[in-house]
Amino acid sequence: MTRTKTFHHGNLRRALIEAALNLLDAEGSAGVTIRAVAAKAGVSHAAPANHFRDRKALLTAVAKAEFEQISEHINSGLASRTKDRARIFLDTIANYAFAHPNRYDLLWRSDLVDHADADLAPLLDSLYASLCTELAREPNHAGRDIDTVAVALWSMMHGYVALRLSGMFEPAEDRVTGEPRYDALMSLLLPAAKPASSRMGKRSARKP
Amino acid sequence: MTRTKTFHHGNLRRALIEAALNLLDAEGSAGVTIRAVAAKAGVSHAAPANHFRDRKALLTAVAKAEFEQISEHINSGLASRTKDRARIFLDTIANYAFAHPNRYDLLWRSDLVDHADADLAPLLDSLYASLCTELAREPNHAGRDIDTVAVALWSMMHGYVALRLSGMFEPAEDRVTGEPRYDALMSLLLPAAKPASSRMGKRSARKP
DNA sequence: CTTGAAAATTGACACTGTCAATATGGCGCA
DNA sequence: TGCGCCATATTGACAGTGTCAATTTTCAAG
Repeated sequence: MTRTKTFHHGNLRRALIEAALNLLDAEGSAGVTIRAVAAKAGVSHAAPANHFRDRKALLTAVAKAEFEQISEHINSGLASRTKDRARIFLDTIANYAFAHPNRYDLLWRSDLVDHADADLAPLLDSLYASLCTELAREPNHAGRDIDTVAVALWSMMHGYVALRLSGMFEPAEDRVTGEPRYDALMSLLLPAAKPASSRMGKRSARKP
Repeated sequence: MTRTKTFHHGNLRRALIEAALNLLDAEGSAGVTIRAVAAKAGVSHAAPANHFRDRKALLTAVAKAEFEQISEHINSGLASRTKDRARIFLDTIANYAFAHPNRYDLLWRSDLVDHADADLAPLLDSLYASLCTELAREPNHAGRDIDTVAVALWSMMHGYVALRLSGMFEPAEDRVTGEPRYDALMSLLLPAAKPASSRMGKRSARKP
């Protein structure tokens, strides 16, 4: 507590992040103005400047908090499960995206979030490494680069979610299997990642 | 010409779209302000209001022009080719994205572009239908829904491009095959789309 | 207590999108 | 030819934005 807690407002930083998150859910990222956030936290319009260099820094902090939340969801979902762990990893993110579209949209808005931020970047690296770890544990990845499989899975999940949220692709299901489209996509790609026998690799696609 | 051409400026509408495109390339979508576009076109700050209801309408027109451009690139790339036509379709969009990142970013920014616009939506439908047509022409899609394959391919392409442009995933290549990551992703998914024998379907995933 | 620095406020600035009121120009019609 | 009309463009204004400088408030260490 040498730095946080106590003082005029009593940890305004966290209050600002929470206010920003509420505005984000209610009005989208465009509604998260510094002045609106400050008002919601009950301080003057210039108060946030003491805790965040500019609007991008504030939104980057929000994104960091959300990526941490996602990580926790993944870890708790993964606990005690031993099968299809990579699939659970991806499903957790996709479910989060459809449950909180405004938040997910912010996470990848590179004009609003600094993905190279010293606090945020390690979280992204860690998430990616986590997916690779799960993939490496699974059996048959015959002659497949783990990174390639990880990037393929994450790309397809993100692409489908992003295009859905943009209005492309209506919610639909596979006409032959009848399962939700998202599941059909995973059923299509996951078997391709492990064709026959076994042999594995390490990871290093992100920031190599 | 009953409406366009002639008058004070001589088709200001097109000039504004071109000015917006220049600003988009140079400064990103945030730099495309109505006032900057107007200045670049040599008119006053309120002149664009006669041609576009608001900023979103202007940017939607820019997006429409770009989707038309992409369509042309696809059609000219497809002309006279008979093999891997779906692959060419996807590659054309991916190449466009990496060549013009600011433009590609705009295309899917649903806060800046109205994807349900009466002029734009048919273009998106047409593009999607075009991919489905190419897939339907290809041989073995054993027991696979064409829509599911189309959505899978487009999702993976878009997801990879979007995440690359956001800073996730550095450019890299498959460690076992040595090919560029994008090609490795396609090599992974394309064979999965056509496992063994044949049988086909129709299309209807977008706006069903 | 005093004092000094962190935190918060106030006020200002340039910039944005958009609206209302006004001016301008070209075309149809007499 | 000249008149008038309406689409087009301009000017001016407004509220709202992020950010900066100057000032005041508050806490805690000395």
